[in-house]
Amino acid sequence: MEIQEGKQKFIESWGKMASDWGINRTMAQVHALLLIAPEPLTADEVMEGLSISRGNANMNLRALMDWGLVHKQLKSGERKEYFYAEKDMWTVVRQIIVHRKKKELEPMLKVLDEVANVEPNCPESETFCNVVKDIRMLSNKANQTLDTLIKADSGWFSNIFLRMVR
Amino acid sequence: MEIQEGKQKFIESWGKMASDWGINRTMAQVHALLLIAPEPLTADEVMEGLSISRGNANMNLRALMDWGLVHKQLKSGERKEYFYAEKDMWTVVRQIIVHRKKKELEPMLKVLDEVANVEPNCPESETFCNVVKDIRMLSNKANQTLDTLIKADSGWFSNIFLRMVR
DNA sequence: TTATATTTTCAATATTTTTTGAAAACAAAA
DNA sequence: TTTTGTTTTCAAAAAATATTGAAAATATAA
Repeated sequence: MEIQEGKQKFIESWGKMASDWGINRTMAQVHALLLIAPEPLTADEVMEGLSISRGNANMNLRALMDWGLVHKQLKSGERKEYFYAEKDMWTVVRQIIVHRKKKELEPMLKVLDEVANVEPNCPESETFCNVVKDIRMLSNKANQTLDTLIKADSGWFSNIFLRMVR
Repeated sequence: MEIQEGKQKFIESWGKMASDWGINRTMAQVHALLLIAPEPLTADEVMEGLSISRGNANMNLRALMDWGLVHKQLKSGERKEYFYAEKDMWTVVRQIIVHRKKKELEPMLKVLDEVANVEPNCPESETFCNVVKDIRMLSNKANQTLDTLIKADSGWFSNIFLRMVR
C-alpha cells in the first residue's frame, strides 16, 4: 500500500471511530494528521492537509491541547506556531481517560450519590434503589480502576492488561 | 429525596452520560425508565413517561432490543406489547461491550491491519508505520481484554476489577 | 510609534442527527 | 370477510452540532 493511501485511510478511520465515541470528527482527524506527521505542523498545514477553515483548525487544535494530546512548539526566529502530537500511546490513552472521567463519569457518580438518598418504601422506590445501588457499585469500581490506570506508567499499564487476559 | 425527583434526576443523568458517549439521549432515557420500572411498560407508557412521540418510542425500543438491553413480554389475552429492561448490571455492561466492540473497535482493527502494509521507506512512512504499530498493539490488547470480559460471568467480572485495583 | 504576520473569536451558515406524526402495515377479534 | 387495536415506517420538520470566514485581537518586526 502507498503511504498516501495509508495516511488517508488512517485519518478517515480515526475520525470515524472518534465520532462514534461522541468526539468531534475533525478534532480526531487533526489528531491523526499530527500523530503521523514526522515534524510539527503549522495551522496552515493542518488546514491544507484536511481542507478545513482556519477557524476550525484553530478551535480543534486548542481542544486537543486542552486534552493534553497536542503541544505547541515555538521555533526561534519564526513567528508561526508549530503543533505536534503526543506520540506515546500509553500517555494518549491516559490523557483521554483523565479527560473523559472528569467530564463524564464523575458527574454521573455525583448524581448517583444524590439519588441514593431516596427511601425504599414502595414497589417503585424499592426497584429504583436496587438499580441505583448496583450501578453505583459498578461505577465506583470502574472509577477506582481508572484511577489505577491513570497513575500507572507504561510498564504497569501493560502488566495490568496482561494480568487481565491471564 | 422523593422518589419522583430521584427518577427524574436518574433518567436525565443517564441520558446525558449516554449522549456524551455517542449514544442517542432518548434511547438511554427509555432504557433508564425501564430499568427503574417495577413492571414491564407498554409503548404508550414510555411515550407518556418521557413525553416523546410514538415513532420515537418505537424506534428506540427496537434499538434497545438490538443491543440486548430490553426485552419484549407478551401477556396472554392482551394485544399490547410490554417491555422490560435487563436488570443484571454485569449483563448490561457485557451487552454494551459486545455491541460497541463489533461496531467500532473491530472496523478500526481491520483498517489498522490494512495500513500496516505500508512500506517504511521514507521519513513520512517510517513515522506512519511506528504510530500504526503502537496503536495496533494497544488495540489488540484492548480487544483481547474485552473478549475476556465478555466471556466472564459476574464473579469473574468482579474478580478482574478487584485484581486491577490490586 | 506604525506596519505586518499570525491567531482568535463568533455570528451566520451548513450539515448532521433526532423527532414527529400521519399513513401504511399488521394482527387479532368480530 | 370486515372492523378494530396496535405497531411500524418514513418523509418532513425541528433541534443540535459543526464549520466557515471575515473582523478583531494579539504579537512581533520595522
